[in-house]
This record gives sequence, structure tokens and C-alpha cells, in this order.
Amino acid sequence: MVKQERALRTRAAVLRAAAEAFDHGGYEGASLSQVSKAAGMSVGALTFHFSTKADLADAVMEEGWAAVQAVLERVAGERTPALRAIIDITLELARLMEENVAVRSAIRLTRERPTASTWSDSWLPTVRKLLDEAHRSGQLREDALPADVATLVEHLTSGAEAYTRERSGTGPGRSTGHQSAAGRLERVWHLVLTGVRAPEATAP
Amino acid sequence: MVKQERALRTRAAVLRAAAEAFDHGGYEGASLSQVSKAAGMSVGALTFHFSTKADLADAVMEEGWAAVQAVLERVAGERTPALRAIIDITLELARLMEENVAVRSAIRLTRERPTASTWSDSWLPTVRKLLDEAHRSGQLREDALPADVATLVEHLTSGAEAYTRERSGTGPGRSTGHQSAAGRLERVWHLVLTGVRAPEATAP
Amino acid sequence: MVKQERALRTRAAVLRAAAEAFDHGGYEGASLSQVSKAAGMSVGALTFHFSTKADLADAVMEEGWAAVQAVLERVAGERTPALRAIIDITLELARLMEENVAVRSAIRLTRERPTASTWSDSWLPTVRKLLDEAHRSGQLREDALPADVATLVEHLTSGAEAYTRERSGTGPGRSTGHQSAAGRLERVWHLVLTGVRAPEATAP
Amino acid sequence: MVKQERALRTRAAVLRAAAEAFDHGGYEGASLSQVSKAAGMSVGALTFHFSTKADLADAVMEEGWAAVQAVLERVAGERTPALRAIIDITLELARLMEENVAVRSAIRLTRERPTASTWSDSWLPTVRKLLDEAHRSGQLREDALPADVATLVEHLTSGAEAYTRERSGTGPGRSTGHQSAAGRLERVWHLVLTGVRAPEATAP
DNA sequence: ACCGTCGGGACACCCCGTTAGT
DNA sequence: ACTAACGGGGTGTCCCGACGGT
Repeated sequence: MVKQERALRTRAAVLRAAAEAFDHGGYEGASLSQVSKAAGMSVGALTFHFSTKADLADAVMEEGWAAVQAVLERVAGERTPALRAIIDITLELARLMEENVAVRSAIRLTRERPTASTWSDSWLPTVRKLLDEAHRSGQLREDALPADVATLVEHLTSGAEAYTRERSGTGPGRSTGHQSAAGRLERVWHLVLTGVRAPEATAP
Repeated sequence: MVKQERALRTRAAVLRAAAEAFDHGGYEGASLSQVSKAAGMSVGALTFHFSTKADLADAVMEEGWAAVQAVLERVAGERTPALRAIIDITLELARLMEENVAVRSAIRLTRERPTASTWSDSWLPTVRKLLDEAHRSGQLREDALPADVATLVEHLTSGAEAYTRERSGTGPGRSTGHQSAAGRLERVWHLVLTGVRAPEATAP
Repeated sequence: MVKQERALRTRAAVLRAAAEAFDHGGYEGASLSQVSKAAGMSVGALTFHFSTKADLADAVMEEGWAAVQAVLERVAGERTPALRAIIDITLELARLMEENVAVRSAIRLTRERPTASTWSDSWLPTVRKLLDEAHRSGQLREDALPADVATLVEHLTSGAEAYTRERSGTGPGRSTGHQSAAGRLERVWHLVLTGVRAPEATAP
Repeated sequence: MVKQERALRTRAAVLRAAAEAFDHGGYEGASLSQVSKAAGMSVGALTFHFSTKADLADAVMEEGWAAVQAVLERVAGERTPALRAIIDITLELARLMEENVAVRSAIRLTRERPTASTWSDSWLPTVRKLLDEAHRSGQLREDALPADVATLVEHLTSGAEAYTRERSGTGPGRSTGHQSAAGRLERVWHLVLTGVRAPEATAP
């Protein structure tokens, strides 16, 4: 149908506006009238596509999730060593969070709403699988347990996310002297891979 | 006066209730009537102590901040090597976040409200100072730049905070099979200090 | 045409659903979406048949009215004494109200909407005519004015209607120990007749 | 306190406005903004006294109920023969319905809202008691069962109520040529009594 | 003709954060 | 410290057009 094409466009516009609103103000804090205004339509039109605010949030989350899945599958498709793949995943996630409002919004929504799953559920399984593989193939130090490394990855991702949100909060005009979350993450990984402490030092 | 003593008690009750509300629902999402009910008083009484919602939030943030400062000073007071002190600080912060609602609330509020300073501003300077010291005294690997290590610390703290919030969201009944944020952080530090990658492996 | 036959069926389905909705919730209180859902169609489809809510209500009322008229004509067709005919009319109306949603709905709608005519307008003229006849033929006590008896009939009919609505409100599961509106009316008539009927007349 | 006196006045104003609104449009159909406007105050002020629409309706119903109870007790206080008392009750109820908006409103609300009790529950018990007494003292025809007479009374009361509502619906400008519900009821009773009253009893 | 999708305003109810007067 | 009152939104719903498909 011809109609449906237009509907899809407006639906997409709504989703984009909603993602921005949720990213900016969270679930509470984002209002439907605000979203409808940003999408250039009436509240009634919005309600036609998403009958309730929760529905809208669900849709946004789904969109963000899909983007994450796409990245995961892309990285998994490339034939890179397991440890490298893990690093790549975190870097890609960081880039995604910086560029994709829906992803940022989805992360925030999973945290704020009473939902069954955490956002880390979407990528941690993949990471864990790769970690086991890295462990078996001797890419990890022998005293580095995969479970602990997984925890480390969680922390790093959280850090990237916090940094992204912090920056986005300051507004888009923020320009010079700032680094990308992915860049920071890269340097941190470099540090982590080889260790922070000087070799001769005793365990503190 | 006798009056003042009572006033202080109610003020404290309000602060506690408010901290819980803000921690649970953020700035928006927490309502004054909710707080007043939890504190066992009328909204009018609440308004007497804190004339506006923003005032209340400021007070909660101040309280959380103070707790953080106390920890920082305590750790600084002990005579421990710089690197160890940094680790201790992160561990203490993690414990604080788990135990102290006001701290959790303050962190969330700094993030959600248009405020000048980030929550990391409260401890990053101290950490940076200690990092320089550790660098000078040769406790760090030579290729580990203090700035990068600082970024790492930021990431780890964010990770602890995310984990704490995630858990607190699931309700207080959550019991078995869960670790403390500090415990997780400790294991991660162990990993980070010595390095994740096997020595023989080449840089990815 | 074939199309029209289908249209008639859907129109009937809509009318039935609307009658139920109006009977249950009145004019306000019944929503078009509710009706459309019960009729198994979209709101747009409904709007095609009845362009406005008022139109729909009018149609329902007309349907109910028609059923009432049919009863009146049927009773008038039988050759019964005037007084008996009046009683029969009230009994038939009571049965109609109990069985026919459209009638119940029409009664309620005439009351709730700013309309020119009352629901009693549909049968009172007939009753009055019969009353005059009964008066002339000596079926009534001499001191019983037809106008007063008409008022009495109005009261009795109202009573039957109130009882019907009251029962329908309690839900369909209501079963044991309840009488029909017509049955109640019959016993009341028996009571009333002794006073209304001329002593020399034989019991009908 | 002085304040409370003013509060009581505004509360009363709200109740009056609400009674009129509910009487006119039913539960649905009456809007809070409408009520607040009629009461000369803001919606927020209204919400302070009655936190929800249902609360407001409850209060109105209670007020109407109280008026009914007052009448019942007054009539019961006078020492009149049982049968006469019953008639007086119905006449007084009719007058109440005509004069007291709260009563009218309460009746309508009990009918429209999912409530446990019917409006007849408020006076039928009293009437039944009086009927038994009338029966025992021989004021009723021997073949007139109290239960049936009770049903008759129900019908008459319903009739009076229907008439009242019908008239009130046409607006207050309605003037000449109309009778009071109580007057109609009186004539109907006169008619009915001949059958109800035992032959030896004197006309009231 | 008949029916569905899409969209638009308008409220209604509820709640919220504040202020005024004690 | 509280009662009383205010105005402003937020969400959800409703009743309706307009247009396009079958």
C-alpha cells in the first residue's frame, strides 16, 4: 500500500524523537507532548502508533537492541582472535552509544524501568563465550579467570556509557578538548592488557 | 532549645526519605507527597524545612557529598603507598554506594540535574594527585601514563556504581548468590594490576 | 446487490453492540471504540455507517421504538376489553424491557439525551384512548378519573423499568430468587384492580 | 479554628455544585472542571477536599442519604397509623426528590455506579416494617399480601422519581401546567387505596 | 458502496509543586 | 507545622475527519 509507506515514515520520526526525549530525560521526564512536538505531529497521531507511553518506550528499546545485535553479529562474523574480538565489541558498543540515540535511550530505559533484563544481558553472553575461547587458546594470562575478566569488561562498558551520558548531558555544543568514549576505552584497554603495576613492585 | 532538637530530627527523617525516593526514581519520579508520607509528615511541614524540591535535592546531594569527603580524608590520613591508596579509595566508594542511600542518591542527582559539576569531580582530584605520586615513586609501569590510569579508575568506579544501582533496583529481597560491588572491584583490580593478556602473546 | 446484504448484516451487528453499550453505560459512558470492538470492526467502519455518535444513538432508539410500536399494535389488534388491554400493554412492555436490549437502551437514551419526546409518549396516547373507552363502558369505578389512572399506569411502568435496570446492572449471573418484572407487575395489578375496577364488573 | 469554618463553606459549595452536575449528567457526563467552575474555585482546590471523582460522588451520595434518613425518622416519630405513615413516607420522598438535588443525585448515582446497595435499600426496610404492622392491625385487605404491597410502593416511588427527573431535564424554565410529583402521587394513592385498604378502615 | 488506516484536537482525571494564611 | 487553595501539565481516551484500498 501507499499509505503504509507514509505511516512508516511517521513512525520512524516518532521513534527518533522519542529516543531523544528518553535519552535526555529518562522515562519520567520525557513527555508525550514533548515527543509529538519534536516529531512534528499531534499527540493523537502519536497515540495511534503507540497507544501508551510504555509501548513507545518498548519500541525504542527494541530499536536500540536491534542495533546492538547487528554490531555483535558483525564482529562475530569477522575472523579475529577471541580477545581481540572482545575488545572490538566494547569499542563498537562505545561508538554505538555515542552515535545512536536509540541505543543510549534503550540503555537508560532498561535501567529505569522495572524490566526483566539488564542491558548487559544483550552482549554479555557473547563476550563470555569469546572469553572461554580466549582462555582455552591461551590468550589470557593463566591466573586470569574468564569470570573476572567478564566482570572487568562490564566495568569498562559501564564506564564508557557513563562518560557518554555525561558528555551528552552537557549539550551538543560541547566541542574542543574532548575525547571520544571509544578512544578513552582504547587507551584503557592498552593499559589493562599489560598491567598497571610496575613488575618489580610487590603485590599491595 | 528543645524545639531545635526536634526540628533536627524531623529534618533528618526527611532527608533519609528523600534520599530513598531520589535513589529509587530520580529527580523526576520522586514526588514530594511520596517523601512526606515516608517521612511521616505533611507536605506543608516538608515545605517548611525545604522550601522547594530543588532545595531538598541539594540538601541530599550535600549529605552524600559529605560522606564521600569523609571517606577520602580518612583514606588520605592513613599512610599507605599511593597506588594502594587509590585502590582503597575505589573500594571504599563502592562500599559507600552500597550502604549509603544518600551517596547513591547524590550520584544519581548529579547526573540527572543540570549541575555544574560531575560526581567524579568529588574524588578525581585526589586520585590524580595520588597517581602522580605513584608515578614518581615508580609504582606504575613506565609506559602507564597517569592520565590513562585515571581514566581507568573512572571506568571502574562507574562499573561499581552501575552494578550497585542494578542490584538495588531488583528490590531488597535479593539475597543469595550475589556479590558485593566492592568484592567484584577487588578482583578486577587484581586482574588489572598484573595484566589480562598472556605475556607471550603479541599486541593485538 | 450482494454488497448491500453484507452491509445490512454489519449494520445490525453494530446496532446490537451499540444497544448493549448504551444500555450499560448510557450515552456518555458508551464509547465508539468499545462498540466497534464488540461488533468486530474498526471505528472507521462504524463511522461509515453512522457518521456520528448521535446518529448511532438515534438508530438504536428507532429500533427500540419500533419494537414497542409492534407490541402496541399487536395488543390493539386483539379484541379484548379496554381495561384488560391496558394491563396487557404494561405487561408486554415489561417483557420487552427485560428481553430487548434495544428497547432498554432506547428508554435510557430518551431520558439522558436532550430530546423532544419522552419514552412514555410512545405508549401513553394508546393507553389514554383505551382508558376513555374503559371509562365510557363502565369498566372503571365511577370515581376513578381516567387521567389519574393514566398517571397510575405511568408509575407502574416506571417501576417495572427501574426494576429491570436494577437487575440488569447486577450482571447476568444473577439467578435464583428473582422474579420477572412482568410477574411483579401482574401481582401489583391484581392489588390495584380491586380499587380501580367497578365493583359490579367481573374479574378479567 | 477559623480556617475550618471557611473550609466547610467551600466544601458545602463543592457538594452543591457536584450534586447538580451529577443530577444533570450522571457520573460520567459530569466533569470535575465543570463542578469546580460552578463552585467558583480551581480544580486543585476541589482535589484537595475530594481527592478523586469517586470520593466526590460518595460524599454527594452520603449527603442525599442523610436527608432521606432524616425524613424517615421524622415520619416514624409522628404517631400515625402504619398505612398512613407509609403513604406519608412516599409523599415525603417525592417532595425530597423534587426539592433536594443531593437526593436526586444520590439516587442517580446509586443506579449508575457499581455499588452494593440500591437506593430503595434506604427506605424499603422501614416501609416493610410498617406494612407488617398495618397487616397485623387489620388496616390492609385480608387478601393483600404485605410483600405485594411493598412491591407496589416500589413501583410508585420509581414513578415519582422518573417523573421528577423527566421534569428536571427540561430545564428550570418549565412553569405552568405542571403538577408536583407529590401531588400526582397523592391522587394515585387515593385510587389505589380503595383496593389496598380494608373496607372497614376510614379514608385517610 | 464498504471498510480500514492514519491523523488531529479536545478534554478528563489525576497529581504535582507552590503559595497564603494561620 | 499544617490546612487550604492554585494553576499547570501529563497521560490516556474519545470523537471525529480525510483519504485510499477493495
